[in-house]
This record gives sequence, structure tokens and C-alpha cells, in this order.
Amino acid sequence: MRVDARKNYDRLLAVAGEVFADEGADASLRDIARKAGVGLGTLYRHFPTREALLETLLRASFEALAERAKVLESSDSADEALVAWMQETTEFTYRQRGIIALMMGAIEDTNSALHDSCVMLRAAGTALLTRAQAEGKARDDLSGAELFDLIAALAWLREQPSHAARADHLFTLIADAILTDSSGAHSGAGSEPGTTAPTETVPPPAG
Amino acid sequence: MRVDARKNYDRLLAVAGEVFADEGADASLRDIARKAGVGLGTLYRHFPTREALLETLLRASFEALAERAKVLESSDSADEALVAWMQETTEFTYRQRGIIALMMGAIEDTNSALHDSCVMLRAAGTALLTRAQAEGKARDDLSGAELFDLIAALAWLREQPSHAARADHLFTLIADAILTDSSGAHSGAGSEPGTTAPTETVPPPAG
DNA sequence: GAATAATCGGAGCACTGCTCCATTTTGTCA
DNA sequence: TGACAAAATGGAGCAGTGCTCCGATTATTC
Repeated sequence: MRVDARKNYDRLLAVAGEVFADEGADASLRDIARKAGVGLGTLYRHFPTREALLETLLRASFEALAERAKVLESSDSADEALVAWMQETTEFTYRQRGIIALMMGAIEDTNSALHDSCVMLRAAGTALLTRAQAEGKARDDLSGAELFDLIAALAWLREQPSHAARADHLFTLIADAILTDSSGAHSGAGSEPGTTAPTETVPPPAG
Repeated sequence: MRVDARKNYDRLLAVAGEVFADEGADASLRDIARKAGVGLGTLYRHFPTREALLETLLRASFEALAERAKVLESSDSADEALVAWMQETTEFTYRQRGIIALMMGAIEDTNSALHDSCVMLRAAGTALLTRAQAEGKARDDLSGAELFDLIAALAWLREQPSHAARADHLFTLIADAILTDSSGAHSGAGSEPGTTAPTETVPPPAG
């Protein structure tokens, strides 16, 4: 890549990261180009779709979430691992305002730039779910796709301002619904989003 | 109202009903005006916001859902009544594609034309929930607002094409999570959206 | 039939996503 | 160093959006 192209590419990513953070995933691309001091054509040359831009920005985070699932797979408690990963994934996803709707569309659209990331994320969750099910800690009649749906629904809910105050409670309710009664989850230690996972496990998006 | 104004008003409502049904709640207002054979200014004169137009179209249905809750309140089974109403409300809401997002914004925006309808709907659900709780059929740590959130989340999920096949199953999962174990809901009779409420209880939107 | 008030409808503004291509810049090779 | 081809640029242009504004038109009243 030519050095001037590289410079513009980097500038676009940096600015896009800020603008998306400020205004959500439906921010104006023209605005991003303008703030990057670059023509609109240049933006489209580097990132042919909005999703391509978002994918480049968020790929590292998606991969970190998948990696995190791998680590959690070797933890002691299969149910706590599952809930912790659900919590982290929900948290990350809802913070990228507007992205969960794109992801739900991308997961069955093989042409979408976000497709692979979504499939990877779903697979990572499925592995944790399957392990919990094998240990009798999670209900058997739940698929990885359904787990993904539940996380998406929770993330969408958190994007709604009117819901904010109740977010943790509903997360716990749904987490408990996934776990089997015998896993003793109702006491809450493994399913309180506010109290678990105080450490930063997913890096912020690049830029 | 002048007769020409009345004629345009009615035409707009009729056309808007069709267009919103075809394209969802974010359909082009200019397109609606054009198809109604009316100027854009005329549309905005009658319906100053998109939400005002939707509210006029859907008010009767919202009121029917509230009325339905009242009827269900005097049914034998408090838990079955709650789940049936959840099912009908979710069904109605998701069929009006795109409206659930507007409703979530409207419920705490007193200026929105949809505000009153949303508050009314939430209150109707709260009454059913409270009754079920009083009878020990629903978990106590759930508020009417949270019930509304769960219905919204389910309706949003159903709007996602990738989710369609799993809609009924997740509805059942969440319905069961709301009911207490003692209510015997896990056997399913009261929480199978596909099998309950075969009768049409909510009229289609006007127009 | 004339006066008046209500209503109409589309031009116009600022914005969006996206395409296209004349112009400019860069890297290479003699 | 200078010439040249390839790569990259950036913004004009198109079709669409929500929404406002106001001169022209129409219905109603006297």
C-alpha cells in the first residue's frame, strides 16, 4: 500500500472509532470522511461498506471475546464460565451502539463483512454452552443460536435508555433461566453482572 | 373539519396502513403522501410526526390489547392469563415491524404521540403480573417495567429474520422464567405460543 | 356571487448513502 | 535526475430522506 494511502487508511480508522463511539454505528460516513480530512471516495475505496469499516475496527475485540471463551472453557465451573462470557459479550456488544442489529443481519448474510466475526462469536458461545450442558449445568434444550439470540436481545435492551436501570436484573433472570436448577445459580454468585468479571478482559476497539 | 380535509385524512390513513405493513414503520412519508395522491405538506398538516400517524393507525389495537388484559384478569388461571397476554402482545408488536423501537423510546418521552399508548399497555401487563404474583404464580422480583422490557426484547428478536425459527422456543423459555416453579409451567400448556390463543383477539390496525 | 378562512401541494433546505472519474501524487526505471 | 505508468484522491452528482414554508386553491359562509 502506498504511503499516502496508508496514512489515510489509518486516519479514517482513528476518526471512525471516535465518531462511532460518539454517535453509534449509524453515524454519517460523510461526516467521518470530513473529520478525517479525506474525500468521501477515499473512504469508500478503503472500506466499501459501513460494515467493512466496523469490522476492521472491532475485529480485535471479537477475537478477544472468542479467545476469552477458550480460556473460560478450562475453568472449574462450567456454569459460571458460561454466564461470565455471556456477561462480557453482552457488555461489549451493547457498548458499540447499534452494532447488534447489524450483527443479527450479518450472521446469516455470508456477504456481510461482519459475517465471519458473528459466526466465530456464536461458535465460541456454543462451546461454553455445550460444556455446561454436558455437566448438567445448563438446560439441554438450548442451542448455540438461541444463546446468541438471548445475548443479542439483552444487548439491544441495554441500548434502550428507558431500560438502563433494570439491565442487571433482567440479565440475571435470563442467565438463571439458562442454567439448570441443580447448578445452584439462584443464589446468584455466577450470574450477577455487576459483581463478576471486574477485570478488563476485552480490549477497547482499535483507534 | 372540511370535507376535502376529511377525505385526505382518510386516504392518508388507508395508504399509510398499507405502506407501513409492506415496508415497516420506517417507510418513506413522502412515498405515503405520493401514493395517497396528496402533497407532503398535507400529510404533515394532519400528522405532524411519524409517531402521530402510527398512533392513529394503531390506537384501536393498543386499546384492544389493554381491554384483553382486563378480560384475562378475571380468568381462572393467573399464570396462564399472564402468558397468554404476553404472547398476544409480543405477536402484535412484532408484526408492526419497527414499532417496538419507537415504543421503547416513547415510553419515557411524554412528548411522543405513542407515549400514552405505551404507558397504558405497560399498566395492563403490570396488572396481570401483579395478580399472578399475589397468587404465587409469578416471581415476586419482577416489575411491570421489566415485563414490558421482556416483551419488547422478544418482539425485537422476532423482527430479526435470522431468529424466526427459534421464536417460539425462546418465548417459552422466558415465560417459564417469569412463572414460579410451583405454577407447573414447565409442562408447557400455558406457555406454548404456537398452541395457545388460536383465536383472533386483537383486531388488525385500522385502514 | 363575493369574501374569508381553511386547506392544499410542492419547491426548497439540509442531510443521507453511494458512484464515477478528472486530477493529483507516488514509486519505479532508465 | 527526469519521464512515465500506476495508484490514490476527493468532490461533484444522483437519488433518496425528513421537514418547513408559503403562494395558490378550494370550501364554506354571508
